[in-house]
Amino acid sequence: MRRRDKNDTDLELFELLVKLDKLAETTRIPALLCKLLEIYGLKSVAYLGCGLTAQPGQGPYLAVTYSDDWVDHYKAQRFVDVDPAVQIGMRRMLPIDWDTFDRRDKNVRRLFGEATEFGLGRRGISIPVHGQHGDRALVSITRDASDRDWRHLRLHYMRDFQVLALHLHQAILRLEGQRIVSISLSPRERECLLWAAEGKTAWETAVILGLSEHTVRCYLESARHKLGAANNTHAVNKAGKANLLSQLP
Amino acid sequence: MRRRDKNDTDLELFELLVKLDKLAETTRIPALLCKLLEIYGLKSVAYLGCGLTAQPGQGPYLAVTYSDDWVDHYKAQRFVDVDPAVQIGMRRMLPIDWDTFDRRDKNVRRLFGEATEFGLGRRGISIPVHGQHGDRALVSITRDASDRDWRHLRLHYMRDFQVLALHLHQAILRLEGQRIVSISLSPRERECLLWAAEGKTAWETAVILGLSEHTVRCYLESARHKLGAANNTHAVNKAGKANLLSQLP
DNA sequence: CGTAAATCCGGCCGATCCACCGGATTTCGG
DNA sequence: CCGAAATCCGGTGGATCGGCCGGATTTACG
Repeated sequence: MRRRDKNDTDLELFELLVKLDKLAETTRIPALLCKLLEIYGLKSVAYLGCGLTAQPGQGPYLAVTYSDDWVDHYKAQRFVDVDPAVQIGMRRMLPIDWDTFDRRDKNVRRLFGEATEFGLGRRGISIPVHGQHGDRALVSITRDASDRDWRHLRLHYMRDFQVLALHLHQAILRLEGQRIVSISLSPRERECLLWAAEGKTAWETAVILGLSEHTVRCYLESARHKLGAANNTHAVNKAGKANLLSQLP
Repeated sequence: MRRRDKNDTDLELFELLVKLDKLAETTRIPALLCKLLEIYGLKSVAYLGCGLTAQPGQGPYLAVTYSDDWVDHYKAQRFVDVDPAVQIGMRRMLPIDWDTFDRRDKNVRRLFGEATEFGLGRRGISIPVHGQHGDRALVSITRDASDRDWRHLRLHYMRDFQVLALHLHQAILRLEGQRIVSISLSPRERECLLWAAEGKTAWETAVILGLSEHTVRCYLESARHKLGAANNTHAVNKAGKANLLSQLP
């Protein structure tokens, strides 16, 4: 089934990871994805990234190996609302095998039917990626394979593409993502913000931390100022996405 | 160098992943970690999980193969504040090789010096894991190896332990993590919450969405109610962690 | 065909936030 | 030893929030 030796595949994988880590521009990504088709004998590879820029209005980032026709058709048909790979995959932590999808829904069957017409494989896996700042991605791969072959292939795919997906996301984030300005909050500022995030009022936080209400207000104020936030809600959201509210100091 | 054939290691890896996915109680985790020592020829494996329960006061979750003495000593010395594996690893997306740490700091050198005394390897890798709800983990492995061996080993480790770390975290989250009650917000509620998270006032959101200020207030109110939140800040935080504010649908 | 949920709108009032004014000591690195 | 940053404290006033009262139509599902 596989034309390549395992060691070859391993080497090519590691080589590709290094390339991804050094990648200088996103225009080279399609070529790298095509390389993956070759190495792993796939029919398609697709990357879908969300929340890369922290701006709410921003659209998703897409990089695929298949034709633009399919992308256009997919968009026109609003398949994203139906596609279980996106709907389920984006809400998971572990990869998911497309075989496990419930295909009783008429629209789902139509989606997969038309997908094969556009050159996608009958088997598929989607691998979710979770970034540090609420950014997420989904890497989906397809190929054709018998039941027997697939049982073995999927395990290797789930392993190798877990790493690949992560490095790919990291590369795209590095090139396309908005620079996260590194802001340092003082311990007290962080604490006050943390309790604000838990819905506590300034007075409640003051009791919890053994401070005066006014002092808590001051910390929240300076935290807002540091974060460039309009209010506490904004500050909590920004700090959370910037990973400033994690338990560890 | 490696006593096992690659295919053997692959099979044992996949077997272990299945075991992790089926794991019924956390007490079996140490045994599984020890199995990893054997399979991969390591000196130690450690799992550190944060934010598993969504309660802010909660301590981290720890599962390790090395002695309790080292854990106690580590805690007593407050090494967590110094340990670059935690300080840097927890703030990254990709795995990090301990060789790249800056060891000029006196405390850092002391940490690694004492670590080897307690039976940890001289080489190490830390693999960060990012969950969907702000939960994070760090899986760290150590072994002794020559420069030459290490260059090859680390690549395989980074690949295999990426998957292992993810499944391990998922298992622990499933068993120890707080049930995330699945709440569904209506599109309008989500939109209003999204803009609140961006620091907009109800009036501003009303202008953006073309609604009356009062209507926006109502949506925010019902969102707060659904989420069991004390105020908008709390609601945004909860919804964000529950992954209800993502761009899709 | 009724019921539930979602989509909208108005007003009231007390609680809370937020910006701005003022002050203080301690700690730590250049 | 000076300055910067972090830690604390007090008050005011207008803006905003948050809960609670009332109303409406449309849509979807059983």
